[in-house]
Amino acid sequence: MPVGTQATVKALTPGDLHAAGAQMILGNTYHLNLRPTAERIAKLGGLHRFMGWDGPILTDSGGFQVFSLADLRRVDDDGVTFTSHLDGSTHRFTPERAMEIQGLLGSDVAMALDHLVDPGRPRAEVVEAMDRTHRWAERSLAACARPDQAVFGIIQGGVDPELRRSSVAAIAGLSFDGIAIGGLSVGESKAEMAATLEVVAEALGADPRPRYLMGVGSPADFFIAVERGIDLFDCVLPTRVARTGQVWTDAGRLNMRNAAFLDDPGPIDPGCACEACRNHSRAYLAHLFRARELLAYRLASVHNVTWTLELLRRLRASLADGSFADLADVVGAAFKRPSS
RNA sequence: GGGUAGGUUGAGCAGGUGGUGAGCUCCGCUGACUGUAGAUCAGCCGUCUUUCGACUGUGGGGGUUCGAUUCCCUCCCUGCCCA
Repeated sequence: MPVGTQATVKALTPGDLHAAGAQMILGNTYHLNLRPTAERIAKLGGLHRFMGWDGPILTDSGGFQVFSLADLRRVDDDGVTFTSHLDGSTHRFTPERAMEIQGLLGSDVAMALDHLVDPGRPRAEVVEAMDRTHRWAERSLAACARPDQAVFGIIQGGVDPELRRSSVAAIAGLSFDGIAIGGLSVGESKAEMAATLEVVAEALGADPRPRYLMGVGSPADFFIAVERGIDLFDCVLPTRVARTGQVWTDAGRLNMRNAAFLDDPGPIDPGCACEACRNHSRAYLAHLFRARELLAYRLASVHNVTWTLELLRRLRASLADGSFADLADVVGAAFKRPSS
């Protein structure tokens, strides 16, 4: 899922997303409730109609903002009080209100409100956030008022195997439509993430529900996570890094602002069929980024989203035909090296 | 020709009225980014040095002085005003 926090995947139109092969995108409860507000979007026909996207939408609950806006919120057992990053006004989020907002937005998948903390925090804090996430999960499920909306629960527990196991038991024991793994890709090592995913996979066993690894990932992360049973991802990286000039290719990452590309007539990635690669050169991209032309952001985003979704397609196919290791040896390895 | 304001590291500036000018913004170079407070942020950006540090540098030349970006002489260049 490309990330469209504020009812837009930055720099891309819904048409661009379809062309890139996007099937589902992510929106954000916290941001959209602040602006333009959930009630306004509901009045305008819901998030799909509002942003002109007819595919599925998953809305994050605001749980990540508990983590990323740590200086602007206070958490208690009942919920979270945010000081708006836009105007300083106060906003109260409870599991029930987060579900209500997502109901108003009309997303296809709503996320339960969770409490994400840095896995490096003292164990007592990780436990507290996890237990709170479990209580909020039950309240979120109970608060869902739309039968047409799926609800996913979120596993927490940092990088502690024992806590992750108990979180899987708590969340998978509830009647969620999908299981999300939260609290990763927030500073822990690749090895810790891999180990944690293995613990979760083992604990989930044959549970048939979709498994969604939240906030991941980088190209290298996809290999780690797909191999450990993850079905669904969301990540800002493809679009965020694109806006700063970094593009992803089968040969690794390239920074289009680098002087070396000013005279490079070739496409970003010769194997890519996106609009940017079909019609434009690296030299053109390098120029657009230097000139801060708006087209730079769109072309780089079109490419990264297309390439990323294509990589996921190739990963899926490789599981069927047994070529996963070969793909990892080529593309996966290209992203383990330092950037070119 | 007369007057006046200037000439500082790629560009634009700050500072400096005798006691250590490497400071800012652009440009440029490189890096970072993971459920988006992000078209953002960080480092570097005279020379040598990995670093520490050393050296050079205020238009040119000359002078005064222990010491000159500063004071004096002279020349060059630029803007503006007058003729």
